[in-house]
Amino acid sequence: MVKQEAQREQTASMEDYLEAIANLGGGTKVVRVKQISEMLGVKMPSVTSALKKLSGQELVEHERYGHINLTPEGDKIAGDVIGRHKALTRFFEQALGINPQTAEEDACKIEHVISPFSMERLAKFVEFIDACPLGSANFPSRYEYYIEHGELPQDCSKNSVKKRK
Amino acid sequence: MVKQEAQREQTASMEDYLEAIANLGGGTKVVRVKQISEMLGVKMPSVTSALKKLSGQELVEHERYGHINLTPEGDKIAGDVIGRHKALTRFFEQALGINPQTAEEDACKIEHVISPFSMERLAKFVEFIDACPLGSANFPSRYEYYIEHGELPQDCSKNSVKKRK
DNA sequence: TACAATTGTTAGACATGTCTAACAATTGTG
DNA sequence: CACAATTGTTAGACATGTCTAACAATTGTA
Repeated sequence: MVKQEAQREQTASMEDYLEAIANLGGGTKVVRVKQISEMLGVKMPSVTSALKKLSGQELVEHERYGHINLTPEGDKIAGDVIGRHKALTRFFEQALGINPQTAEEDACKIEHVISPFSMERLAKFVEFIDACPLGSANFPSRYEYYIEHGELPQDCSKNSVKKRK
Repeated sequence: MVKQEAQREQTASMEDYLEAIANLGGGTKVVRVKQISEMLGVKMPSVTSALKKLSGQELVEHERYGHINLTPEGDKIAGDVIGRHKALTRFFEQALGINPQTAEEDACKIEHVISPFSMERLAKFVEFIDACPLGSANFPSRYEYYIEHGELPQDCSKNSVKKRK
């Protein structure tokens, strides 16, 4: 709850703009103010104003009425945000069994505030349950049972396995 | 990334103030502007201003130079935030093995943006790995190994267990 | 109890990011 | 190619929440 930690380079809003531009521009497609505005659910003047700000920071190239492009540095930040976004979505969907839409929405918010350290662990967690068959066999299926029925499956009872010290 | 979802009742800031007041007031202790300001890392005028706003919404009782108390409704919201905070902290510490300080910091941020649905699942997840010895035996220890060594433990190899279909 | 130290408030500036209204440029079409 | 439709920009209002500076109340203490 304490507000004291070093702040991110970019605000959540600016990260959203960079992310949107990267997503829309994938595969050399031309990016337009209108698209960004629709994707982010803001009006066009907000986009113009954000582009002005990001241009000032050399993260975006933008000419009046003209092209919109990420600079290499802007692209780097966008890639980073997108990476966090994907990992979080995966976590919510695959590990927690959250529906895709909610997973998306939560990823959109959390991607702007989670620490790099937790982010990395979370990504590793998803990799792990993906990669480890024992983990897979034991964890998600029983977890689903628990979610579904509100109680532990039979083979989770205290006596069915020797406890770790 | 799309900004369209229904917004929370309270902003992240106002939730922080309610949470701080509840935490400081635990056990009938008198809450002071200065304490809140220190706890949240803001200056006192910010607190005064927040209290004014929260009083207007009947979430806080506050008399000039006098007592500060949550109303029942304010207390309900604070309790809710604190619940999210605790569950998130537990998740980061116990499930992901994040250090307590980082876990705290991340919980502080995420508590304001996570959906109720994901929140509930996350809490259940922690309950589950706490409660299920099989889960405990299989998941966290192998996960720790994976984090530590960067590769799967022996008994996670594809052939050491029959795959789920 | 008087005064110094501390705590709290008010006023108003500022930063961020949104919006609407009005206008300008570009584009598409007859 | 002219004009209508669309897209984009500018200007300026507004909301939120922070801050500093100045002042006011409360508290502690000599």
